Amino acid sequence: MSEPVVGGRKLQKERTREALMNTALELSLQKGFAQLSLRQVSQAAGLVPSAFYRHFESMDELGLALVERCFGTLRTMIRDAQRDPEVIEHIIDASAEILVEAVKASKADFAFVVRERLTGSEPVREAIRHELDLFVSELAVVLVRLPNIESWTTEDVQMVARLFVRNMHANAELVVEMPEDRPDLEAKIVELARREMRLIVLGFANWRSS
Amino acid sequence: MSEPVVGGRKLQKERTREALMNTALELSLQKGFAQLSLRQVSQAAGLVPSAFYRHFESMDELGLALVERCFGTLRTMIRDAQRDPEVIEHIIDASAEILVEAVKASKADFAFVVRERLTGSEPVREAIRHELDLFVSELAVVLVRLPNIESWTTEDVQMVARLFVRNMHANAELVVEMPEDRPDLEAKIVELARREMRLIVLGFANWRSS
DNA sequence: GATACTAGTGAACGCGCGTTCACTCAACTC
DNA sequence: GAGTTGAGTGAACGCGCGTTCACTAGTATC
Repeated sequence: MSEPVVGGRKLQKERTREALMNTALELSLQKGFAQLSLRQVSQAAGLVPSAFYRHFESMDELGLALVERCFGTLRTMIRDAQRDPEVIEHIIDASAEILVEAVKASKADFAFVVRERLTGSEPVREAIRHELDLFVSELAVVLVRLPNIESWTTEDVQMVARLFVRNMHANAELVVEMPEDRPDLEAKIVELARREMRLIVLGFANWRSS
Repeated sequence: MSEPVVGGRKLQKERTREALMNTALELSLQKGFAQLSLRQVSQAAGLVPSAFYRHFESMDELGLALVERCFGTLRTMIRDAQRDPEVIEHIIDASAEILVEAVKASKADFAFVVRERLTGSEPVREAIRHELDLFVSELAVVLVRLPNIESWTTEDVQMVARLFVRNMHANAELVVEMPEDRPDLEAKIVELARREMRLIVLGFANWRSS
């Protein structure tokens, strides 16, 4: 275009790149990332198709950039939560509420991870699986510091961590698929998540004596 | 074609219809059902694209037929298992092994359900979600007849049923994604599934006293 | 054995796709 | 302020897509 540019060329390029990513994320909410075409994303971001190549080599590369960004968001939230001693104290009740809050706040990010884990192109799927594994390991590190767990085997702790992540994942899915206009469902999901977590922890507490 | 037909026109038509469904199921293992084209499926089934319309109005309709067939398989297996008293007796250990066996035997069917639940076209997704809900309700009916559970509220039983289905679903996913040439992983998955189920049941047993 | 039926054929269509390339012109460098 | 750089343009390409339609030939009906 012959329009003047607002803040320097580097900044503008970064803005366009982010516009492409945000547009793809938004569109993927409706139809799944693998169904998006390069042309659709470019046009919705206000670009001509060939301009796409100034920012990504392919849709796959854009997908990987999205995975990275989404898990960055997730990891930041978890690390912030870990710093709050009250959260560790009441880990069950807290995690249910945090989860629902977090998912609501970054709905598109969570939806992307939830949906594309099994679906996206092979590289996208693999990247997500890898990030989720990292996530389980991180949670295991937190859990192992809790009283009564220090003595467990690494394998057992990993198993419980996996169970927790799986449940968080499933509940995140519920929130993601929750209709916009039904905030009453939210309370139910929180309650459900809370009870399920408690259920796991109860089994968990009786694990050694079984 | 000018080739003679083997067993009557009706039978032959049914065979072709099933060939289309099987081909689509198989191809969807590699790239996801939503990524399949009518032409690909037709060609792989040995048909010209326009012949597809003699059997289905669209790929969506084929997808719905597949959902129905897959859950039919699933439901039959569950009903058979329920008739075996030994299975009810040792429901935890049995269900872990049954699950892995069943998934291995009907890998494509399970893979389809697991993958397309979040991904397929909107009608396919909705159909799968509906069938899974039915499945949870059916399991709740089985559970409520177990000793010590009869007195629970319907809501609680449904919750536990949902937790079970969620775990079966997640473990089915592990088996589906298991590489063909690593049968050693299978034993690990069975063991993991067994322990997780036991974990849930333990929490479950302590539920009332919490 | 003539007649109706229908699963499957093959050519044609218009369309959106990914990719390429020569081009423009504002932002940057010196 | 002349020269370079590079984000974005727009036309063109070949391709696979879903869908249509007139057709062929084996099967079923009477």
